[in-house]
Amino acid sequence: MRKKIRSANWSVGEVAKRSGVNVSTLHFYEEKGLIHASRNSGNQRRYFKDVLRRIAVIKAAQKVGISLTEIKQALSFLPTSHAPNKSDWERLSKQWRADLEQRIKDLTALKDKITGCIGCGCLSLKACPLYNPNDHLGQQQSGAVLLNSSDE
Amino acid sequence: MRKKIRSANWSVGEVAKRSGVNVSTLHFYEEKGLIHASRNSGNQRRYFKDVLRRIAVIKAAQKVGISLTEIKQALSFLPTSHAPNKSDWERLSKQWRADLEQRIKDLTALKDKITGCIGCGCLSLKACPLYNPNDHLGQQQSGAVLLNSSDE
DNA sequence: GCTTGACCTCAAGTAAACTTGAGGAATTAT
DNA sequence: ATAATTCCTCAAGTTTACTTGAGGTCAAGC
Repeated sequence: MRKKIRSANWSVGEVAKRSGVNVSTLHFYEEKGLIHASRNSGNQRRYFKDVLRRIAVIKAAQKVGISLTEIKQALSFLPTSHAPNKSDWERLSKQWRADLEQRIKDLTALKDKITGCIGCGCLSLKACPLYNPNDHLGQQQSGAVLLNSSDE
Repeated sequence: MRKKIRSANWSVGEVAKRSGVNVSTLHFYEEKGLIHASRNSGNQRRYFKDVLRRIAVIKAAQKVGISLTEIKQALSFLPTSHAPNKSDWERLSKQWRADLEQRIKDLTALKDKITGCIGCGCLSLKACPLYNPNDHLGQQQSGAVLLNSSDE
């Protein structure tokens, strides 16, 4: 049983074309440790095809507001030495699902609050759901109590 | 029927404390046209209490990845001359709901895809849902065809 | 009435996520 | 073999969303 040799023959330009991101972005992602490439004899990058999947994950995650740092963290569960297999993806998946579910909850809450504001007319500050500081959305990075309107 | 005079007597520091954002951020938001303040005789900012709601909306929206530019656009539906009333909120709400729903769909799709990758084991590139370029997630700002893996 | 703290403006700095450009080497096309 | 591409590195510029700081004013307490 001979081992299948991974073909690593895509240039940056090729990957850029296939993935839709700029060459400069590929350089940047590599510098940041998000993707990897080997080099040919002339020091030019050569990519394995799995780089496309990594880029897809990066772009999909970014679109929903996940930072490159977080994405890198998640991608670190995937090996660089071999193409990701089932359990690799399972690890990544597990890590992200909870986070994604939370983000979905946040968004849904915001939508519901905004929808709710139609009903309340936002004429009463105290009744406005956007004013409720006791939910997840109200707790920003600052950890501050948003919208204390007790002396209205 | 005498008109109720709006009290505008909160200082930046007061608003900062109540909203949990820095004074510098309030200045910044004002400069960007996201919030407004009147001035007292000594040129110091004085806020109406509705500024807290605007800040709440800003922060909630940011949390889910909406840019200040988009937020400003949405907030522009609210008047600055009077406290937002039912129909003001209704306009804002309508504008945002569709967008929020789309974002929720995107997130859910990403979650499902990632979850799906467990099932497919991502051993087959063509079967991997992350590779499907024909969905919303696959179409990035670039509009490029992500992940053309036809020559795998 | 004077000091202390809050406020003012304006300029510059910061971090994230890239892009642009200069100067030069490798690859591909003819 | 040579020209046209593509690629390389490294430095600097860009945008978004703020923060920090300098130099000076305003207001509140004693």
